[in-house]
Amino acid sequence: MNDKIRLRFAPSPTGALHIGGVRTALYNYLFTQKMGGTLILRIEDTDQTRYVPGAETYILESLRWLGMEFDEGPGIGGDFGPYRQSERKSLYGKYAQDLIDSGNAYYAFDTAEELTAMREAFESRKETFRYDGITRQQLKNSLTLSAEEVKTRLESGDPYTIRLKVPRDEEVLINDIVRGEVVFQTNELDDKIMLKGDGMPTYHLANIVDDHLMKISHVVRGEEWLPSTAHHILLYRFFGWEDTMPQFAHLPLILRPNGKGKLSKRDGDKLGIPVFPIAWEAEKAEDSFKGFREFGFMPQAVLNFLAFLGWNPGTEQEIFSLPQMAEAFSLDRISKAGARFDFDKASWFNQQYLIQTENATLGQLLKPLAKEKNYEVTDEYLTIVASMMKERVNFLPDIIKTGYYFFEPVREYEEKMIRKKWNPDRKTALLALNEQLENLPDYQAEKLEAHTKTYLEANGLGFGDVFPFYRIALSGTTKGPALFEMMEALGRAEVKKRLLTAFPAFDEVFANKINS
RNA sequence: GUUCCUGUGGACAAAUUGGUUAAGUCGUUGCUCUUUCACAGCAAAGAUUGCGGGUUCGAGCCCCGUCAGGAAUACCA
Repeated sequence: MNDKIRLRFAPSPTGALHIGGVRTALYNYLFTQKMGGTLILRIEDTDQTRYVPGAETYILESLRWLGMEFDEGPGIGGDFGPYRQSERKSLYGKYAQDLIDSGNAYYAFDTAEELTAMREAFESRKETFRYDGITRQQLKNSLTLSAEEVKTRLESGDPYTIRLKVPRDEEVLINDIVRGEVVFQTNELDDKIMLKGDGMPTYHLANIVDDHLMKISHVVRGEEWLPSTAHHILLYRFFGWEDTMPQFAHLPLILRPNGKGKLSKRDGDKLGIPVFPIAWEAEKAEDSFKGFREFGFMPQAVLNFLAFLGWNPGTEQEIFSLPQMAEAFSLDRISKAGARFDFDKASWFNQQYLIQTENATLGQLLKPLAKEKNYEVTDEYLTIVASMMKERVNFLPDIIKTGYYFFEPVREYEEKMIRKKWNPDRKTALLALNEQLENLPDYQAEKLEAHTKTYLEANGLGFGDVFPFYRIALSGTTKGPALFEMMEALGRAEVKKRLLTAFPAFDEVFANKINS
């Protein structure tokens, strides 16, 4: 155990956890596993206006489904709690005050309305308003107002924020593990709010204070945070925490499957693909959606797929168990460029996992799905069906969907082949063959095949004269598992029943063909 | 607009850190196997490494410029 390595995943409970967030969690997880460090879950709920009930539960359930375990966090415990920022509210004021006392922050009394008006005015001149080292000299804050006025305003309970006093004419160097050196000029930085009017800290303050207090060693987060990292470094400097400042690694974005821009919920709706780990139940139906889980993805496959969106091990191995992945993982092999979300590749990963999984295990996973359909079958039967179907589908539920004929009568016969090849005269031979097969002592695939072969030879028939019709009669389609294995699975009684219902239907198709 | 980030076949990407003919995977197409489909195996097509200069015996990699895309620019995270 390496107690120097402490990482945190810090989602905000403002809605469902996006797949990009899942990947961030995964990289944090993999790195701590690799290093033998500690993984912390911290809930960043400092904005009560955006708080969404159920979001935290959703995050927890997603992470649990995916199999990523945390060492510290809400509901888990740890020596650095509480792990919800709303429960740490009383902590942050002191640090904001420290910033004021050291001259690195100031009180600002400008109202939100005034600032919006200011922004609009700048906008109309095609300029962008920024609360910074220049504009703050014209605004209502403790730098421009007299000491007495500030005092009376504070004492009378005037609403205020505390803003970071970004110094002029300096450079801030970020040494990012994935980006290398990135330099920002402080003159380009705005005076970010540290403490909001409601007394809550902003992300920037809370994040730095908590990362320091929780002894975080590495911050692995999305690229969207890179621009504000300069502010964060300034904060570490002002607090005198530079020695223990964490190392940063900013992850590339996950891009939408086609077109430009980052992957969004809309892409999921439009393309009918999952963009979230698990389903989200909203009050309004149109706000609800399915996740990878409901699509039938296996959690390990999702993780494997996600891991390769922006990282690769440098070897040709692509299928990794979670421990193997952790072993192979390293932050400096994370790529800089955004990675496009490719559903085909995700499906491929899932199929690989499906094929790799034991049939009996798949049988167990199929059980609830079969129950949903009221299929009364044994575990053994589900295992057999799984063994026959798993190479032919991408997702577990498809075994039941496309292989429905293992559980209920054929719904529809594929007419094309019947029209092309069916001949009512063929019936006699087919039924005769089936009768012989039915009377075989062992109704078992190899025996069935061997007997069929001799029968066909004796009667001058080929496999092609028999195969498609049996197949369609049993499953409705010419695609699917090996015929004799299907027969064995269904059993002699069911096979006979299906032939007897199918052949008259074939005749009908044939009659229509003649008439038209 | 400004700041920052990023550009290698359709997608993900590798390239021993400046060294010869730019890996591999997904996808596409074909073949083999299986008288089906899928899996598997084999093969093919697909790239002037965004573009233009420069340095060098030699550039995907270093330098300059340029273009494109993205992110940030909230009392959101």
